[in-house]
Amino acid sequence: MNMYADVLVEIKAKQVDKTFTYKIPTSMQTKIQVGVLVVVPFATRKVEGYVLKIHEETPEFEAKEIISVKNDEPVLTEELINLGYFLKSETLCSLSSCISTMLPKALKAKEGVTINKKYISYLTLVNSNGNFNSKQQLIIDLFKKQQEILKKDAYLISESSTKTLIKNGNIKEIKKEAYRYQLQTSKLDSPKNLNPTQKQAIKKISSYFNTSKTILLHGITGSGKTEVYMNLISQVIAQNKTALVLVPEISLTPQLIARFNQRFKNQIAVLHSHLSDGERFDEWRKITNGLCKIVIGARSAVFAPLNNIGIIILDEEHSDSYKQENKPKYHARKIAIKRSEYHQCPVILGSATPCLDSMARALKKRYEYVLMDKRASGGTLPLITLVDMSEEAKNKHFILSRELEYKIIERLNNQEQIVLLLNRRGHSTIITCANCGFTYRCPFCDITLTYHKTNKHLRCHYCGYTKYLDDNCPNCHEKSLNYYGLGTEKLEEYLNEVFPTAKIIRMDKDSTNNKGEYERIINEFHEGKYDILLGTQMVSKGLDFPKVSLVGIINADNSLNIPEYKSNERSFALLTQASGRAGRANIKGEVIIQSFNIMHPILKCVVNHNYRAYFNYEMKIRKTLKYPPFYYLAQLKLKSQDINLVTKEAGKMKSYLEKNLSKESIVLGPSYANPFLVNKTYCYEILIKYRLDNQLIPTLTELDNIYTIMPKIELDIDLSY
DNA sequence: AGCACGCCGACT
DNA sequence: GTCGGCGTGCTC
Repeated sequence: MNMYADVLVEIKAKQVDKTFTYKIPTSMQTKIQVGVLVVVPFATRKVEGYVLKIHEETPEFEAKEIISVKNDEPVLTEELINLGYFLKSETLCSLSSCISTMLPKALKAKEGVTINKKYISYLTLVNSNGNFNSKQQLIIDLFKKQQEILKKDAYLISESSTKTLIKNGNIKEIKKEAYRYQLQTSKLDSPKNLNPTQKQAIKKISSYFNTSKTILLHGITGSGKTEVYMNLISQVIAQNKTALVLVPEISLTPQLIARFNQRFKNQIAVLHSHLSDGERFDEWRKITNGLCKIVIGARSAVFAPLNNIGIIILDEEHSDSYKQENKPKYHARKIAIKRSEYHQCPVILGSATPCLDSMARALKKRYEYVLMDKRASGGTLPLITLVDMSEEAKNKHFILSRELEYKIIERLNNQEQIVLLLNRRGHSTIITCANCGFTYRCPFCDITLTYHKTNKHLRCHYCGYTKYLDDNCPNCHEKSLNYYGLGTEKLEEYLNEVFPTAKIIRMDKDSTNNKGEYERIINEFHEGKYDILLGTQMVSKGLDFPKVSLVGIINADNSLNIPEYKSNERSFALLTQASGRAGRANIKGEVIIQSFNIMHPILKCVVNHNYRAYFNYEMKIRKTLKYPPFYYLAQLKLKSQDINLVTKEAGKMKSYLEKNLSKESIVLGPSYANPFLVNKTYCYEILIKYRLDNQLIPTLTELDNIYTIMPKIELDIDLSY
């Protein structure tokens, strides 16, 4: 009987995004399984591909034979293959790009790079009889204590003696697979005492073990969610199952990893973007080899090749970082829920500020809802005060209000720490000539350049264009440039002027570019080497600094004024999370929020720690304006360097959509994307609001096909927008 | 995506 | 007459 394999060739093009059937040579029949990498003839060339199916049906075409097997062990499981098809249906991207985002570079087809397994050499004793010199005897004696010794250790005694012993057959060299990534080892951590709220949460969640229930764990900042996760994980491990823990990239700090590793020693595999290709390959293999039962990682770890998953946890489930911004544009939450159905295990969505979507589903009983509204340490939530900056501006207080300035001095005197949030990096965001009105703009994008004083550069935050700043206006050559707009660098400068004795550290994308810098800042602030930590939203993410008693939010309007439907949701989460940094241990915390719009309902909800009021307010708006969770959204972006072409096509695309979609669906636009011009490329945006529309996927697929063939234009479809 | 096939312009 | 431009179409 002839055996055939359906192979997905690794060519990232729509035209070949299907499987091709190859004959399996009898010599390879034992080697070829579903999920292995193979080399196949494809037209005139040789390409690599994944075996997705094995069968006996004789194909209509004359099938060619598989040339060779690249990897004996399958790189894909049956589950991951199905997940690939699911990803394709969710994102409309090619199956090969969906499969390849799930795999570490080392196991992807093609790509050109070969990443090898690392081996460590050991020696074993074969024959202890013979005449040995003193050094040889020392080496032989090593085997009295252990069966195997490191070759490295024997070499420390004598390299030549070791080689002689090997040559004479007294000892033998063996190579063992090694794993590059090493977790810091530290003392073991025992479970903390749980408060009644935590115990109750655990009891409720564990009643859903072995079901594919999604549970929203709504726990206020400092309510001790991590301890709940760890308790649940140990129960799952005790059942001989595995656990998948996802956290936002920024929260995946060595402290967090160490905390898990202390509790679950030698059972943790870590997956995140800062691993080298070799390390990632090794972590992947630790998982497939069954060495690690717990995977902790960022977004892409949702594809970790765990078997027999007993629990999936998404911490900070509202975080934007779970959404992949390049193709395939998937959301880790959706993938996690899909995997939970396969494994029949619960998914825990944890957050202090659940996303609107998740909360709405919880209220509709689609998700189970568990609330933890007590701080684990028994402390109270911080006192939040709003300060009207339009009043302050009249008194020439443009950056710090009198109240915040006073409170900072107070904390500095008490030797307590302060966190300041300003969600804008750089020094000044607008540089204008007072003489002729000239403003620095990016030559490739439709935005003003931001001044970075540290290296006297002007930078475009969209395309990365950089230019040295001349003190003279490039237009009228007068020395009359004004610097408007407040960024973290200017704030840092200002703080150093006002509080000359305070030790101040800035944390934003620019100050943490070097590897380990983010870590260093957090550690040193934690140790008390600084009094004030200022920075962008980086400072708001789940960090626990017991000595912080004051949080200042410099300009709350920055995030509220973004013209995007999620800006209220993002602002509430950001402000609540940032506020949660204040007063975590036994110090009472205080928060000052500075705003030009203190009557904003969202700010009121933040001040009152009232998630429900925020939720109800925002749901009303979403309902009226037909936004999620009442409608689904699809975002289409049409891009081209040719403005005439893209303008014409955007109009055509709109009428095509209106003609083909259900009459219930709403097509908005085309409008200028924000910004319209990035990197010399013009971009229009069309938004589709829909509920049930059978025509949506076929119509979008058709459009996608049209624009993949059309030159000089690109269509970008985002179904998880 | 690549690569071959194919059908028209300017060159040793 | 040949070299080579890149439009079209196929790959088990």
